[in-house]
Amino acid sequence: MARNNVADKREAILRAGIKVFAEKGFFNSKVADVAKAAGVADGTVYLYFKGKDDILHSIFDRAMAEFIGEGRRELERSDDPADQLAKIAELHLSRLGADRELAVVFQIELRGSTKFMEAFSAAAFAEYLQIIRKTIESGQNAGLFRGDVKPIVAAKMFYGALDEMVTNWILSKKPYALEPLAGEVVKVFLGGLKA
Amino acid sequence: MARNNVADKREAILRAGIKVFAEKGFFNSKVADVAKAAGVADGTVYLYFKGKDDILHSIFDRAMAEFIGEGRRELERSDDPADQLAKIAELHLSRLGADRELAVVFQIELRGSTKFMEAFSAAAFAEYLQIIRKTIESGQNAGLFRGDVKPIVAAKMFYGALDEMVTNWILSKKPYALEPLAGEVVKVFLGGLKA
Amino acid sequence: MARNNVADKREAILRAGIKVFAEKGFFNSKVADVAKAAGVADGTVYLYFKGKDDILHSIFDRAMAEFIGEGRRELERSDDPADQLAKIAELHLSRLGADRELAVVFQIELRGSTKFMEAFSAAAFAEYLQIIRKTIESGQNAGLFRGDVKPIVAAKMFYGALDEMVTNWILSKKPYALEPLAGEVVKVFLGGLKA
Amino acid sequence: MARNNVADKREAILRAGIKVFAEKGFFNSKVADVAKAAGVADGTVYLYFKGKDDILHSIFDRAMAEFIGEGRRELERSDDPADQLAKIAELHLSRLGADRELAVVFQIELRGSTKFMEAFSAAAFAEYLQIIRKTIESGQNAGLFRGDVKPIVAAKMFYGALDEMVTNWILSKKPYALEPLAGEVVKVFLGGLKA
DNA sequence: AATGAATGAGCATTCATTCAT
DNA sequence: TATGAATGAATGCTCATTCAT
Repeated sequence: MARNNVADKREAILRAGIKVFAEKGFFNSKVADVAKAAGVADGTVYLYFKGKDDILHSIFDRAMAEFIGEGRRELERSDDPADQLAKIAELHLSRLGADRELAVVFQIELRGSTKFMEAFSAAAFAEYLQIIRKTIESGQNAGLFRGDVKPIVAAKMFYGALDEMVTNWILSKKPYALEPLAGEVVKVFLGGLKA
Repeated sequence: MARNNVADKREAILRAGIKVFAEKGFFNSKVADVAKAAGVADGTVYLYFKGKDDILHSIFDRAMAEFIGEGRRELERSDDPADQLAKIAELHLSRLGADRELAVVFQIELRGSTKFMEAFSAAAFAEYLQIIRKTIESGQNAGLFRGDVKPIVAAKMFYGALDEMVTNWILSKKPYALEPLAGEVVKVFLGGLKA
Repeated sequence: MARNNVADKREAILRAGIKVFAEKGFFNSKVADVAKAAGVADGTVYLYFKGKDDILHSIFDRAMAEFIGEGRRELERSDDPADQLAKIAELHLSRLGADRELAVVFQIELRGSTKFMEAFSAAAFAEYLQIIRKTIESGQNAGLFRGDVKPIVAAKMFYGALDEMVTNWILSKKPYALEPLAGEVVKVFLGGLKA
Repeated sequence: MARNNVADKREAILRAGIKVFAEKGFFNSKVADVAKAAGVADGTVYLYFKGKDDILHSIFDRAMAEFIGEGRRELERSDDPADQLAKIAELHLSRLGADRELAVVFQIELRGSTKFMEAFSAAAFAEYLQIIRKTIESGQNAGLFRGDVKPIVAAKMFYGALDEMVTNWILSKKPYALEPLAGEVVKVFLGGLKA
């Protein structure tokens, strides 16, 4: 019960952080804004987080862990690298497409700081890229994917393409579904644009 | 002469802005830092720019204008859409690859703010994306590119792929040449990953 | 029994206060520090004291009451003012010399606030000074002490001399016994420095 | 001119610091209070001092330097140790007696922090005590003062006696002249209280 | 009586911007 | 034009105190 309350309050602050950071940007958000949005006093934030930075940090950590966990599970369901890439694309776009605010924080706010980028890219982000690379490599080894392409470059391309879909979706004024783009991306990525 | 001095000083502040923002991040940079790096007094910055934001703004505007101008010129040299995409990729990577600090500001700092992203994407950035899209469309019209792909999606993929190359290059601890990746990107984008 | 527990807890908090205030200074000490050192919850402190100030207040009150009580008892054992001054000096230095932490709070922390000084000097401290003054007066009346000296000035001198012994002892990096200085002080105070 | 303005502003902040710290105590004073009392903006304080601590520090440094300088000069005017002690006493009391606010800061605020006490006592304060000790020693060597008293103890007594005069004067509700007490102090210190 | 989670007022410090010179 | 001293609004964080349990 008490345990639950603690988790609830932490969760509330985290959600409030996502919301506020998405709306106003990390640097323009005040801790007081987050506290108010979470329905707690300013000081309470510091009972659950070390400071403003730690909130952003925690948003990233939690989401990325879920993300990667689900990604791995998804991959195990299939042996076909092409299928696996399709799964990754779907998951990537459906996940971020389902939570616009989280997507904003991921696409915009997390990159606003070399500090964060360096700290994070080295860890969780690199892991995500590795998953894509391994999938491509196994496709090459199986003779399904061409061998004259560096897997790491292809992986970055794939990730970059998905990433750009999300960023554009966020910045777009017209609402549209993000997930369906997964198919398009995979189609071009695997088949090429040439006729 | 006086004219020249004015241009020189503005240029100096702009270069100093790129340098300082790249090093410490936009939000962590002080106007005083930029002024010192430019060799002028704090107040002088305000004779050439409206404020801190305007410096970042101007960095973007100037670079983007050059970028787009050169892109257009490059495209006119060829009639082949595939060649044209290759030219764009080379230009994109060689330009940013030639000025790491500018690249950092573009990839990292400009995105740290929804405000900037929204303001800029709507203008110059959209134009850049349009150029890519038009190229792809003309390829489709000429029957060189497959027609079952939405040109705007393909354009975003292409841009996203290039963008990711740059971001990774910036964050990488090992130095390597960025431009050569243009060929790889185009190869996969046009030919597809499938064997 | 319950009575005893209450006294014990109050005592524990008081001792913890002395310890913590001596170590970190009153203004730099947190109520939470005192609570932790006393082995009670933060809120418990407020069941025994009105607030942080009241802890310091109570430290002073209790120690001063003991101090004065013992002083009076000591004085009654002798009729000779010179002996009596010697007793006061010994008591003063042995008492504070026996409890370095208490001494630190008395010499340093209690003085860090005009508010406290004013509030306290008017009460218990003045009483202590009175005792010394009365002793000196009775010496003058008995013809043992010279009459051309204002007793209150002499009393302040005596107190100031003892006080300085304690302050120096606290700040000294080398440990030494404080009490033995009582004899020196009395010797000079009564006999004068002149040869 | 500019030079003068700078010195004036620093001086104004220093005086304001003495005033405010004396009135409300160091820990209860806000930098904003000092700034307002000095007639400058809050931020201006930081153009002249590193922070709140540095103001207190500087008050002490400046006053102590003057104090010691004047003390040395005074001592050179006489060869008689008894005269010299009288001079020190007069200077001590007249100096602090002439500036009640400065005296409050010296007697009360500077002692409110073990940190300050330790840092300062080791330096300037020790020097002051040395001057007194040397004077006493020379008196002993000249056979004017008794030799069976440790000079350092006598010096502390003398300083402590003067110090107590100042503290009592500050805390007293009735105004009276401080300097005249110098004679009394010296009389007792040299001649002893005994009849 | 005891707890300790929650509160929110309070404050030192920073820094973008202005303006008298 | 250029300066840089001065400004003062803005804010992350602390911690004494409260109160529901």
